[in-house]
Amino acid sequence: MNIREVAERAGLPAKTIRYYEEIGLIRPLRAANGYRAFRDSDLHKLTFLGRARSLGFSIEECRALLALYEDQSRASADVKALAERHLGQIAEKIEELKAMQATLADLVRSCAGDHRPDCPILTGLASGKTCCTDEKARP
Amino acid sequence: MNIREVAERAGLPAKTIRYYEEIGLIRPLRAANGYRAFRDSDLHKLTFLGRARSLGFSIEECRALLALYEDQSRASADVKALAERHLGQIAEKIEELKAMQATLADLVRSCAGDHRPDCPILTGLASGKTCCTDEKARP
DNA sequence: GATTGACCTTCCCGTGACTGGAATCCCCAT
DNA sequence: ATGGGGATTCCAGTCACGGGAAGGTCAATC
Repeated sequence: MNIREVAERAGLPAKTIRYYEEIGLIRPLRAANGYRAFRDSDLHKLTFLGRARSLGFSIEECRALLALYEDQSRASADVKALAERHLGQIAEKIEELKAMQATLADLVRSCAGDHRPDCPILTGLASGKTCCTDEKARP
Repeated sequence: MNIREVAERAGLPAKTIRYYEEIGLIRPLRAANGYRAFRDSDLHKLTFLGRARSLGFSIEECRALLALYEDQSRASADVKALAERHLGQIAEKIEELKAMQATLADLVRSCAGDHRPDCPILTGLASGKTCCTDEKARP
């Protein structure tokens, strides 16, 4: 398969596939003319990667997942642990966003939104208290 | 005020403040020795920026907010519109994350998480359907 | 006056995960 | 041979900074 075909089948841009090769996530063969020659296994990996990415796993997490995927003697506990950690990160992000949402919604509610210049959103940003939770979790 | 003092008072890293000057968000004066000389107005703007950023506004949105903040003849409707658009983006992100969370939680629930290699998470990623909503909203 | 040491300055590189574009090469059909 | 649609590489840019080097400045101490 050439790159265009895999791209369509895996639902990823060709650019992304080249990038994944560059960082060592896949290793397609090469034809005599220099074109990448993808096997079914490459397509499977790319599809896997696309799904993992769409669930928000980082590239490095994807690399780990892919290693587990390929390791016939893995323990499912390892996969589950990785997934649970990621679930935790998702939950954290949701909480952060909800806190922003709450603060901002308050400000918006209190703003008349007319032709006059008085605006509680601006004064709130200028002198209000700092949002909510810590913007970025302290390590 | 020197940069360290403003940094502490505004709650921003000095690096960030230099960056904000570089991209034209603030224009502090300069002392004879080349040091930045911050006025109270600079501090106010930086504080404003820090809060807006912590609510998730992008730099360009912050630039727009700052312009409104400084424009005595603004209409509060303009500010409100900007804030509401941002609220919409926050809500979208939350929905995306919740969809990921739901899908991934399902997978995690179905995984035994023991020493055996069988793992519904991996098979789900390899052959499952594509997550949920579109990962990235089409523009 | 010399030497600390804590500031400040600029400059350049790196991050994550790509995306866009230029220049070049290859294959196939007319 | 010419054209068009592939493919390849490499370089630069994105966003919002952070790290660190190399060097100038300030205040205080010896």
